[in-house]
Amino acid sequence: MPFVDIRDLGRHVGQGVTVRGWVVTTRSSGKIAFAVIRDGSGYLQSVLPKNEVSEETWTRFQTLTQEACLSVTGLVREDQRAPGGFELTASSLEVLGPSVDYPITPKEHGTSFLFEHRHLWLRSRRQVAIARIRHEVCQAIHDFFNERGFVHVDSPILSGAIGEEAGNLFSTEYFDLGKAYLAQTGQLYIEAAAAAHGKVYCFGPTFRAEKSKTRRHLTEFWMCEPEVAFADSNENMRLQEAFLSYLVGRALDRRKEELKELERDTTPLEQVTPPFPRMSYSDAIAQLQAGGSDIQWGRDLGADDETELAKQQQKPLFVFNYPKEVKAFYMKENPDDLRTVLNNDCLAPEGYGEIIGGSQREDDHDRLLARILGQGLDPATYGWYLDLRKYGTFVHSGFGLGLERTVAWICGISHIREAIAFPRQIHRLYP
RNA sequence: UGGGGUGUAGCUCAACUGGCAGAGCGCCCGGCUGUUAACCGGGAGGUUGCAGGUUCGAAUCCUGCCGCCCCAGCCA
Repeated sequence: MPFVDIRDLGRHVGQGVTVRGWVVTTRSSGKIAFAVIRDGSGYLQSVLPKNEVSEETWTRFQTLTQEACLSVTGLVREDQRAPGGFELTASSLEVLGPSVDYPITPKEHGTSFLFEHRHLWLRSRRQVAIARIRHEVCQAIHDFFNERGFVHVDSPILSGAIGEEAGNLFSTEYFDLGKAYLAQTGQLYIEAAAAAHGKVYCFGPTFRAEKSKTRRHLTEFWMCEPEVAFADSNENMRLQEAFLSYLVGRALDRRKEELKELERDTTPLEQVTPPFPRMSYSDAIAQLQAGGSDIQWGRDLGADDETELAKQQQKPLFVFNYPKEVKAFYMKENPDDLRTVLNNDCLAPEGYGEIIGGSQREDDHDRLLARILGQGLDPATYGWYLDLRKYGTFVHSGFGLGLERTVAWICGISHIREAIAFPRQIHRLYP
């Protein structure tokens, strides 16, 4: 009998086939038994009538347990009563890998227990759906930039220099050269690549040793960072809204089944089209103050403030030109208001908050050096970065998109730890 | 690092004012020919997070420690 993927069973109605997969659940009565099987391509109900099979096969079917790996041979039938419309009437089966006392039962479990069994939890319907949507978003990221002439450049994960601020860095010994740090961002490197290719992006894991314990933080997360030569802050925001709209559109277009499995209300996602609303930081402060907040100009926006601003919007919201003091040294000063920099955050709706941070970069050597010194950083470490401003400096902008935050938002899940296969958090390194 | 919560069977949770430690799921045995987290009957399964204290008696009250969850800060 030919081996067939469950997703292709519709083409084999009336034929004998063999399906290999894992047992999801079993049900049986005295003379008929059912097993739901998954093989990664889909889910299949397999039926075994006692009087149509050998005693041995019947006995073996009765002893199937959750997540046992098996191969079932039988006849493909169309049947309204089967989930998916097709089922397999089994004539024989073989247990390829038994499964005894599978920990994750069909009833509810706590998050602690589930993450302790993350390696098994990945098999459940909901987790499969999330992983497929993440996969779609990753593919869409590459497609979006490729279609627009960007070059994908990988930034280093180990670095002697540092990205933004020390203190949040994971470090390791690096031979005779002292400490190396795990990348917090690929941005500085990708700025160098932008001078080579014009439009570039990197997409990879980044690491922050922040002792954060919120639904929006991981110590290891994936970030996509484009960098565009000759783009100013406004063009940067236009790229961001086109990019996010594309990613959301792809998920809506190609992952309907998965979004349905997650019971995601897609109405808010369908509204994610350019242009997105824009609000300056100063206007945001004024609006928050008018709403009763005691926030002062100069302070960074807190989670509550962001939620307050974003909930008035259907679409993602840009907040731009933050105070220089609360932002990184590489952001370009706003020539119209030297208290601020030419940056923006992009806040996702529905309470998901910041998923993008971007800015126009400081392209003047002396101003950049002053900012580095002003923040108490060691200019020697940034020698190569300063070189970019000495040899053909250019207006350029870029941003960083947090993949897990984006996936969590699209999926409508409450915590980003489910948006990555093996989340790394302050208290979790297993599995 | 702060604030709040929680810890009882493999899992999810009950247990009144301090008075015999229980249910559902999962597992084992039996029944049922169309089940959809199947159903029905029976059974096994406990150092109540750890250490100490109060009490005739502690899952319950007190002290300390540990784990986890949520929120905040930091950020993507």
